Amino acid sequence: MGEATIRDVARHAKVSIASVSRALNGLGNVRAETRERVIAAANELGYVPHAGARSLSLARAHAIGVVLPDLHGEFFSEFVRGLDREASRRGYVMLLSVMHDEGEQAAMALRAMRGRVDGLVVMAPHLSEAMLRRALPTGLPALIINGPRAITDLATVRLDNAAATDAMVAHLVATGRRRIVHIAGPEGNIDASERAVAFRASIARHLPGVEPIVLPGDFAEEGGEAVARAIVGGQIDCDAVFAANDMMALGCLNGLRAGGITVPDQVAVTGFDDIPLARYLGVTTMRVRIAELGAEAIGRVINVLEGEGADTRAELHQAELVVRTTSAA
Amino acid sequence: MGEATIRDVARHAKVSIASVSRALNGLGNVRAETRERVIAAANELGYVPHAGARSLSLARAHAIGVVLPDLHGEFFSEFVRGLDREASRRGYVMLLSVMHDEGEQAAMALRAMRGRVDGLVVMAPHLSEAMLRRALPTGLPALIINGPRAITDLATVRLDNAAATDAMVAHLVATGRRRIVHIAGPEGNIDASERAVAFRASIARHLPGVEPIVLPGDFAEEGGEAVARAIVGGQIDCDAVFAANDMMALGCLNGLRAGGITVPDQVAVTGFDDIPLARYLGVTTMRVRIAELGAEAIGRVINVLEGEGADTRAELHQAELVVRTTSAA
DNA sequence: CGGCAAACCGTAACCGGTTACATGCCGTCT
DNA sequence: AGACGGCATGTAACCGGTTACGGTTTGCCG
Repeated sequence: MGEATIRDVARHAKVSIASVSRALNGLGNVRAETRERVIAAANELGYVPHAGARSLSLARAHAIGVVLPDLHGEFFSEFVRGLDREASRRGYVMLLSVMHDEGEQAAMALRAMRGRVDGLVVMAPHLSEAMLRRALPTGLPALIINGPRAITDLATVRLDNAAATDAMVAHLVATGRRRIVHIAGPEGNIDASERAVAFRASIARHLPGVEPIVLPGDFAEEGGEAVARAIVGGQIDCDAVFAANDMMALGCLNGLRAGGITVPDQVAVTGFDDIPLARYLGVTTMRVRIAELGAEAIGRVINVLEGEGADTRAELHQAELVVRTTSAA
Repeated sequence: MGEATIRDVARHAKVSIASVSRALNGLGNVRAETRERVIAAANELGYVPHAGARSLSLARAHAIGVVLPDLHGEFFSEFVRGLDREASRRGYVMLLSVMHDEGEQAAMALRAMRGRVDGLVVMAPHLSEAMLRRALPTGLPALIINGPRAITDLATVRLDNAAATDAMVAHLVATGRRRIVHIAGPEGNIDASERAVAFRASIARHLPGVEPIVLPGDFAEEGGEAVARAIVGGQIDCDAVFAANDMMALGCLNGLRAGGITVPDQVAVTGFDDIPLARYLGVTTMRVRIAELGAEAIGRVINVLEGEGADTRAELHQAELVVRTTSAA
């Protein structure tokens, strides 16, 4: 039952294992007739080379490890789709691991990949730099997505949160909004904090003299609802809410409408990410081309493996403003 | 740079590689002092065993291969989450591959896994039995999700489409609907065809004498919209639409409302899957506990690996009716 | 103190491939 | 005819672990 090995094929074709290897890998120095005998034998036995053994002797696994945080929904699936597409296009296989919680488990996940993969793509919006460094196996090319800013010696892709945030604020200001509230994401999340910082800067730029208002949030519906309640209750006076992600924007939108506030007439509501729900409910948001981001990330790691030399580029991925009904002029 | 090996640790601790292996793997016969020296050396060198080499000598990779069709959205991400959760809980790692198109590429994907994984989970709602058999490596335990019915010699999990469809039809009939239209999924998709067949049977059972109406669809929004146009245009007369998945139900819902038809008063709309959008928009649907399904699938494969003996059980996964506003009485 | 068993540890074979090097065979040139 | 070059092929070392087996040490007993 235990799958044919190269020795079985060699015996079957009456040649040495070296010739089998040469014949099947297309090395030149094999007589045509021998090659055919080998291939025939391999087919007959249904021989498939043992990838593990192969990677051991070649020191190449042709696999990329991918470590992701506990993402949800379309965001996750689009990203994985992009990764897989590029990986399989280039003949690699993908080892996927989700960090369910933080810290030690992330290190475990990365350690489990040593000797299985040739490179890593790590998305770690909530890991500190020290943690990341400790967990990353040395010697494997790695690319960090949305990781700590301080990393400049590794390949990185980061969302251009500053530009995206600025585009959104500019849009809101251009459509006449003046009292804009930002709902931030959870503490410790890099995207969330970058967006909050950028928000303050954008307000200062576009509405000089206006004091920016940033409220705490959690990236979940409930965070948006809480803000909506405060607006409905009159504790907050504003004409636009810019949530740090779409889920909070949706929660807020629901809460406002339930409280009798018209959107976008009285208050505009915008989000970030462009999840399908946002499109569905007409929420203005920043679109992140997530599949592309994944494909490119894994592509860069493979480039390094295939001899392009080290990659320490820090790329900024641009998001795109998508104006919908929740912010019509 | 090339990562410390067991020989480096041995040299460092001044013992043989055998002792290193024994010490690190917790085999009994190692003096406490030796063990400590080894562990200290390993820590100092940052030694992590090479999983590839390990799997070669143990004939165990501690990895499970997962091959999925081109799923989208929450369905995909929930499923993968379930798989990953169970895999990592039991100390396995997950090799993920998406079959972008059909046929030969599926075989490739599966072949690429030989020698890397100990077992397989394959979801193949559109592969024929012959194709599947040809592609599956012999000798690896495999579990098929929503595969061809004819397979009885392998472990399988299948959605109980018949029961689910019947539950939905029963619900619609119980709430007074009599002229129910079914929008089917793409041809060749097993779930789609099972649902269509079950729909006819359920209509025959619950509304004897009524001719069931089944329209072609594509599992995408557009398919639902097309049906909505036909209803708005008067070509189809019905008081309920039961789409074979949620995306089509949503498309239909939008189309109907845009066309001035009230839901659920004039026409009820229901779907299948319970994607988050469905919850959001209040669409009645059949909930599939997809993460659980994934976790269980991979769990069963691991059970076989850990010595439970062959598994040829055919399990039927039950879906659950979730009544929301698009089918209120 | 001698003898013996048990505990500990090292040597080497093995997992399934790749590949450097050695070997053997052929034809060609002088 | 003999030397030599080139090509096809086989032998064996190696990748980095695990583990059977045998040798050495240790401890305990009489």
